[in-house]
Amino acid sequence: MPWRVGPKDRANGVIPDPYRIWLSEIMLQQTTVAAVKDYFERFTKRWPTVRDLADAQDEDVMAEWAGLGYYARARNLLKCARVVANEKGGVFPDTVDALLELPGVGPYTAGAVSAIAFDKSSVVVDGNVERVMARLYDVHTPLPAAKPELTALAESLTPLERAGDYAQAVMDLGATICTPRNPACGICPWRPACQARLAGTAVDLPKKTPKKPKPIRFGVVYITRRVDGALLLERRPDKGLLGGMLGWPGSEWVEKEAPKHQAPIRAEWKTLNGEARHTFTHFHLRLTVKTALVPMEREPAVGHFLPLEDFSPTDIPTVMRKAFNLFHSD
DNA sequence: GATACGTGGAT
DNA sequence: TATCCAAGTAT
Repeated sequence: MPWRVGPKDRANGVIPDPYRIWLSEIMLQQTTVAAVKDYFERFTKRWPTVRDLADAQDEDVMAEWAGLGYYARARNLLKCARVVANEKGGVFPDTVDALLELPGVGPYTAGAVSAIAFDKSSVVVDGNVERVMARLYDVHTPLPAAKPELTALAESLTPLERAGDYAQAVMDLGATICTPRNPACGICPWRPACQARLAGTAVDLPKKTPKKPKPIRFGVVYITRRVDGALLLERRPDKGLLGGMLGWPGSEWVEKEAPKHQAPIRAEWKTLNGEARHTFTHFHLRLTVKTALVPMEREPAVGHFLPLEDFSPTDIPTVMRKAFNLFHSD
């Protein structure tokens, strides 16, 4: 992992950069290492320091984050970078309490940054740690109710020295050996101490409260091509789904057929065959895509035309990219 | 405590 | 195809 400073690096005098640790931890929230890698490389190459990031344009950061999901993270990332740059002299705080004050930094990230970047003896509890603790101590309380109990257990094991290395080791254990399904108990270094292994309950832990089924929502988006190639895009409001991101104007997304709405611009609309399907955290979406070609002088009611050379499908959320693909392959 | 909030890969 | 799941946070 490009952000990791291992024991060997540390022995060679490498000191972790809190900016890089913080950035990686924000990206890793509910997101796999594989998905984060390229984004981390692009962000650190384009904005090498927290001051560089603080000086960035909002739309550039949102475009760079596009595709990674949970876009509130990107908005809070910028807020946080600006607080650190403008109010903290460009220096990240090193205590959990101070880190918790920063936008987008919760209990996990605060613990991770203080332990990994500053070698503080902080508790670090992510999904991996919860699973490892639940098994190690055979905790049957379902999540998320079990969180305080599991945090207390994690705290009891957190060492005074090298807590960052320890935290990463436990997370690595959870990611590679003590996995949700088919845990590799046979090669687990903690097998001798594992109470769930003893009880034969490891694979069933941690217990989780059942989740609700996802409803299906429907909507319409409009992809408008101007004769010079420009595309009609709209910046979504900061609050809510895909907040702050560019997208195609369209209807609201609701259960049962798309609601009444107005097209973003007067045109002869053609409905594309098929639909763009996408699943969000709490609902499935089926998007109908309508397209039209409009003359230069036609003014949109919503959104603005983006010149062809300024548009990249990688700058918009995946669901919008799916709609664009339907349009582009038409 | 419950809900909103993305995405892609694994099974 | 459908569900589960990943280094969570904000409200």
